[in-house]
Amino acid sequence: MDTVERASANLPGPVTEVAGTAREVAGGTPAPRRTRARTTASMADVARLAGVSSQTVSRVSNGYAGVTEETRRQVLAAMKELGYRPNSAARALKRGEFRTIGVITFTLSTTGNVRTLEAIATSAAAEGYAVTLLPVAVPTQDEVRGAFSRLEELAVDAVIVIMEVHLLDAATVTLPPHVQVVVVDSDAGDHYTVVDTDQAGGTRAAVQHLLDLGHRTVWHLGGPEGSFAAQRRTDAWRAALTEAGRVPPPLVRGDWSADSGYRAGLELAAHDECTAVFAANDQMALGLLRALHERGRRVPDEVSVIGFDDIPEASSFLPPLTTVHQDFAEVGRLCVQAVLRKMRQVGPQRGTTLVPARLVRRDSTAPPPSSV
Amino acid sequence: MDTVERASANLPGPVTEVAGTAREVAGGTPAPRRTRARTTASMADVARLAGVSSQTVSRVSNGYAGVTEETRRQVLAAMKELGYRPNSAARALKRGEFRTIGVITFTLSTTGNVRTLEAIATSAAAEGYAVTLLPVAVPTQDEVRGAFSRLEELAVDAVIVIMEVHLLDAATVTLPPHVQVVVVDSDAGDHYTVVDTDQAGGTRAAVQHLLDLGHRTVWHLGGPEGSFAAQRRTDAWRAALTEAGRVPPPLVRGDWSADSGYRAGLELAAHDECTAVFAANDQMALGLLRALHERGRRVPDEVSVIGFDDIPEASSFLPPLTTVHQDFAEVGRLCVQAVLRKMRQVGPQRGTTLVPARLVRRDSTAPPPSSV
DNA sequence: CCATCGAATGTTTACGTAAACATAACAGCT
DNA sequence: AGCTGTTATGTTTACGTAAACATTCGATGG
Repeated sequence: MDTVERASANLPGPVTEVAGTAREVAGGTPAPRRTRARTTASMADVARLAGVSSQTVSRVSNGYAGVTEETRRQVLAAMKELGYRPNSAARALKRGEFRTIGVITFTLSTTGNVRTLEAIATSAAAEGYAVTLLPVAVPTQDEVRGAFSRLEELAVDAVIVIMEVHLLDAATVTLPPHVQVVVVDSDAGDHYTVVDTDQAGGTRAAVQHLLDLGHRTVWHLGGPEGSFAAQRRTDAWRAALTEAGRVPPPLVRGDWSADSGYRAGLELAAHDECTAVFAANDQMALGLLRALHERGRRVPDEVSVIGFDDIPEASSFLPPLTTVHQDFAEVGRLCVQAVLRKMRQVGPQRGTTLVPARLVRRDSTAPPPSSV
Repeated sequence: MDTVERASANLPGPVTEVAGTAREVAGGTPAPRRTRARTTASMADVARLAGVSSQTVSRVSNGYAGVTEETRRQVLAAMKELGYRPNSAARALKRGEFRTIGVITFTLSTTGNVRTLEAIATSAAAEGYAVTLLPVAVPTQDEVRGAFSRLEELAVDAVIVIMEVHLLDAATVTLPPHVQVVVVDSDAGDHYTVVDTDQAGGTRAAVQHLLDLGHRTVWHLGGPEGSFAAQRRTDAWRAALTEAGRVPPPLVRGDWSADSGYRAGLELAAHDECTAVFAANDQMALGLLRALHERGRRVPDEVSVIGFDDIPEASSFLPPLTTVHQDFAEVGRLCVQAVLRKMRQVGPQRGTTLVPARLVRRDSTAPPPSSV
């Protein structure tokens, strides 16, 4: 009955666009804009059709017990007939949670971030959570703060930050109190909940591999100065060498890009005594390979090169790149686990989870020429 | 100060697990779960503090006119004091829109999808929209349908699909009526709103470039059989050759991966008459380069190779790869524009927007050996 | 046979916001 | 002075859901 009334009231709907405009010109009467409201059926509509109360519909919708099989069937039938879909805004308002996780990250141009994001999205979906993406164009504190303030108004229960913590620190302050945060940055300390690859371990494995092959020492093509992730790998490289009683050569820096690796490679190629290079990521290793090739220094015969990340293309480099494999999928999965744990307040609320990295041997490393 | 409190409150964290369990066993008193409700201030709270009505707070919050500067200041002060943040669930419920765009995509393992996604997220943010990510693990119709049915309950006003339409067709049916869809797939036809790179144009440019250099014909390393995107490039390659009066050599296929490019490359290297190869993407071109290198066929002196996409690493390949540049950022931007246009019902509602691709000449193409 | 219980279902209410409508105050005009 | 229009603000209401509380009814046990 009521439904019919509403339906008939709606019939002029589609026409309204045209008629509305004409009317505006003619009379100036403000035409009713929102035809939206009636596009979806509500619980009340379902309840009416099924001849039950809307609360019963709610119970069926949420799979609660205490509904006769008979009633449930009727409700489900009514839902289907009306094409009922629960309104998530109303749900969120009532329940006080959005079932959504926000992910803040810099450019998606690094494999690692992308893979982690993908794993987060997949794991979250499996847990019934959606993922909202918050890109930060430029990694400045201002930009980060901007992302967070956008986030504040956003429908999000928790945040996973794929970013270096020092950029975060100034920004966090304004976060709503009940929004949980997990950070992907193994240097974050125990102030945050952290999940990350064991970068130091991976670095040590890389350095050790080269030393085992007989190289006297290992050069390092590090990441940009501001990056703590780069700093961490650099520190671990230096420590591994020192522990082995070797002297760390001067540090060469890139900015993660293949181009910067190329430029650094030209520089490294000039050092005859350089027989082994550990690049802080695979892209820079790629540029490095090109520079060495151009300078006529053969890999791995004259110079060994090892990367970090194990991007899918690494196995197709010239030569196929020996590198440290990061299990980004696992990192993403654990991020979601950690953040859900925090939301549900079960299990450890803080602490760092490190995912082991493993060495993948391919053809870019070999014993140094002198030992042949 | 606050930090210290939080830190100390959290210190027993690791222990809590045990303590919590013990308590349950001991008392059995159902501890009050939802402490959530009071964590955020509402408009009413702000209104009370500022001594105005909540409607006035709403007006300030939404930047409406008709509020004295004096009143506005007071309200803003109250907001700040209480740390007020608009509740987006309530907003969405009231306004009937979520200000969120869903993005459905397969694996984020291809550069194109990722770059497009990133541009979408950035453009959406600029328009005040959030982006929710819906990963589809396996590109089967069932999986896609699953993603869409998850979507139905999701807080989303519109959907951008980065996927081949034929997988979509069976699934779309159930979408809520007011959710707009834009597809990134230039073969979608005018049934959908479409934005994509001009793949045919890019392919033609690549083929023409090689012909201009003097190659008699151009071989093609195509994408996998099921992919329409691959099919499109293959068709355009064949058409371009035919138009120029050349005979298309047999088609060689890969699966987009560098490894498959390598395998195909071994095959191609066996053909002495093959002097120019157009690879359907840069990853396969990378593998191809490796295979040719291994087989002793020099690039570009003996064989020219051209790719598609212009991934950032392409300029660091050995040799730096000539390729067709896709402007994914522009595609993403236009997707958002298109979807907003549909939501606002202004401008064209259907139709295909093609973003031009352009040839980037690097060092992997040269005239064929015979012409030297 | 009636009190009691529990299962199934209904009714009321509140979540936070913003549109629609109502009111108050005041300026400009005849 | 009285009317009209405008501006600033307040009051009411509804968005769709689900928790909390209320009711009904048949079954069970003393």
